[in-house]
Amino acid sequence: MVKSKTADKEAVVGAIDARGFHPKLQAACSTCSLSQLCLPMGLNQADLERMDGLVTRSAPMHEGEHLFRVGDEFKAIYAVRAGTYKSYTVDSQGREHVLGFHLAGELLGLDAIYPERHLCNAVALDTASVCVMPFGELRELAGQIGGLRAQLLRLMSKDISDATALAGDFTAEERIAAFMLGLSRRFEQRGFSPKEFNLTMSRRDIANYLRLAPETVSRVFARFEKDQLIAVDRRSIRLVDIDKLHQMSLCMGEMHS
Amino acid sequence: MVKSKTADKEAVVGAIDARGFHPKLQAACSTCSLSQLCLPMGLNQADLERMDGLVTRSAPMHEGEHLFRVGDEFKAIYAVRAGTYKSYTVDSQGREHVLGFHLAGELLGLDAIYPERHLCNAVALDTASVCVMPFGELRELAGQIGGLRAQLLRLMSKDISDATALAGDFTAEERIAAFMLGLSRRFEQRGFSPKEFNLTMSRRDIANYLRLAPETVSRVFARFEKDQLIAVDRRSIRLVDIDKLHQMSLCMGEMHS
DNA sequence: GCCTGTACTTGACCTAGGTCATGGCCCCGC
DNA sequence: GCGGGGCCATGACCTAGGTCAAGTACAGGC
Repeated sequence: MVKSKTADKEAVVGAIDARGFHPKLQAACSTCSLSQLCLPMGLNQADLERMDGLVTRSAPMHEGEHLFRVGDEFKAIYAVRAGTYKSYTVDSQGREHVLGFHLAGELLGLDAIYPERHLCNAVALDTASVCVMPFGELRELAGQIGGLRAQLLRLMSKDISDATALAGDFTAEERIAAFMLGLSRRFEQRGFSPKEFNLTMSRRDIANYLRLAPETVSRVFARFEKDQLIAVDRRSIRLVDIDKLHQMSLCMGEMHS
Repeated sequence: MVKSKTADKEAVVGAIDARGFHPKLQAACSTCSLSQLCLPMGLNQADLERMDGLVTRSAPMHEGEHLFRVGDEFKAIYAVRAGTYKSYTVDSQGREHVLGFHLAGELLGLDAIYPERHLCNAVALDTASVCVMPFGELRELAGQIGGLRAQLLRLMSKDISDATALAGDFTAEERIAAFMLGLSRRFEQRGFSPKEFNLTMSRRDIANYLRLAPETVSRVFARFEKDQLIAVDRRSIRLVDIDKLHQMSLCMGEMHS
């Protein structure tokens, strides 16, 4: 069910060139404000500049445009530069399963290393762009730069624990509270307000991610608002009682801490 | 709820020494039958011997004994050598959440790299043992041996996709069918029959892992048996109609392919 | 051998959350 | 300004699977 309406403006990786952008448009890690969250975390100036030589910038992508799709050959890891991406799969019944939302500084495509093919789709939820890091070169550089190797392993490790955190058996309220707090923390790390932010994803995507029906998300939002835990206005959210939200979310993992 | 009965024979890592085994008992990757599944996959003889220098063997552990616990300092990655381990967390309500079952050749502790502390517990489900790979040294060696670095990334990548596969919204039957097939494939890779095997975990652990009630697992087992899909006798399982199981499991990821 | 505890099964019932249906709202194109 | 299509909210109802309770059956201790 739930065919994503994603306007499907043609894929993908090659599109970087196809859209007429200079393929070697450098993405300077050495001056990037996200470098303390992202893969180059902790590198010195010299190593940052070696990263610069590796990384190129994608053209800005529009809402609904895909970064990669299931089955695409795995060539590169992507770091979100701006905007939000959603990763998802579609099972043989046609049901969509949202795997995650990816904000600036987070990596996409790590699950494709093993099979050397993408196992999920990644689509922009708003105007978004990525830094492209060809995997072969990245792996080589990781051999030479200990700090890069360490950070790559750290970020993959984090993905493993984030993914398992969601797996547990939690109620709708626990899931939604944890989801809000997870977003809040991630916005804060990126220099935005942890108490007031806009959801870039639809209720349907949230529901699907949390394994709930969209109606349930609506209802829990309404209940949380009635109970003075949050204030909701369409996609804008204000967290009113963070402590109580924490109590509800009950350490169901940190969710993208 | 569900306090694990785990007889709690004292932890853990240090116990390798404490139990009076030679701490430097080498675990020769170079002669290990699992090396084609495990971290040293694809290494040449010389590199295998460098791995040998890194890896030590744990003493055999008994059912209920813990390999590590939440909060333990992260020192090493473990490769299961024999037996089965279960990883799990306990939330603040005291509910246990089973994160996975780990067979010979699989790695444990990868999620601890990022926070440098173990985020979950790992307990032996039967008589089991591991190879201990101190992480600092392993990371260094991964800097020197490209093939090791590649395989470490591959295995972590696989963990990421396995973890997300379980996350989807599936019915009890889909989950259980996929679980059986996943086990079947893993046993086969290890040289055992893919059609007939013994479950090393209890119904309660299976249920918890699949986010079901133990009663539901019993009932679905009974239904599958009635429908000639499997034959169950206590913990021994025979897969009778693998095709139909595949249809039911509907590509909910490969589960530890 | 018997006793006890734990694991498992099975049935009866219940509930969280899913499904279905309706209606409002907002945004966008014209 | 008007009309149409997403998205979202909300009510009425339903069901998959959870919970509770009562066995059964095997394993381990003595």
